[in-house]
Amino acid sequence: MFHALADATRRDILRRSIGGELSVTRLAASYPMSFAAVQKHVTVLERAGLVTKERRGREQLVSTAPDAVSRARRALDRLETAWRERVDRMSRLLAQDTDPARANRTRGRN
Amino acid sequence: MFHALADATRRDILRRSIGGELSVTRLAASYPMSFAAVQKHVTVLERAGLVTKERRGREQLVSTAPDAVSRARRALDRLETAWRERVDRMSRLLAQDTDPARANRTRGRN
DNA sequence: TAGATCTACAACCGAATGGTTGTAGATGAA
DNA sequence: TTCATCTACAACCATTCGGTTGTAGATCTA
Repeated sequence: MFHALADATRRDILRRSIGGELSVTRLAASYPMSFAAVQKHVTVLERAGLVTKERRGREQLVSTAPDAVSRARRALDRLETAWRERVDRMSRLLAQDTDPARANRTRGRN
Repeated sequence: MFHALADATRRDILRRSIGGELSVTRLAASYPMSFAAVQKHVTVLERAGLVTKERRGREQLVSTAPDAVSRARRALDRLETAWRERVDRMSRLLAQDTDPARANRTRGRN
């Protein structure tokens, strides 16, 4: 899923498919590559759950799935929160530690 | 940068390097792969700005850079927000528009 | 100094990626 | 029906990825 987000073209497809009004062909027209290439990108996004396709006649409309996007965002959220907590805990430890020798040994980075 | 996040081992390295206390060798001991492989992962994370290395004697301590993580999170944030705004705008349009034929004609946007 | 440890990096390999072209099936329109 | 359009997918190619082993430089320790 992060892999699906790792390509600039795919991220752009995600942005442009927010409304869910564009067919694969119409999307493909926006990029300097073949229809088949864009089709592959859409498939990758679809398998990552970032996008859904809906048939309308002979065309297939692409729309981004917000749930998956927010799931990825929350994953990074957790990572950031964990980091913040860890730093807070270390700062607290350093604050209540007044021995310079030990403080020096533990100083590491901030 | 999303590419750096796209590998499970690298995401785990990010988590375990939050404290900035682990050397590359110590990190490598946690994974079922060679030291060189882990070293490569750390390099990828470093070039993506997700991690920094700091020499201490002969070892190199790895610590995650929170700024980059939060930047990635905010990127997804923007995507999600854009989606929500788009949906809101569409709902409002549909709500104030009661003529089904016109609604159909206006849907296409382009 | 000698030896152990930590790191850096090159060379290689198989598999996956991102792109291409070509072919074929559905669907809509004349 | 016939033709154009949209989609799906296979086959292929060059490059990148994730892993390996091997070699060599730095730094600590006995």
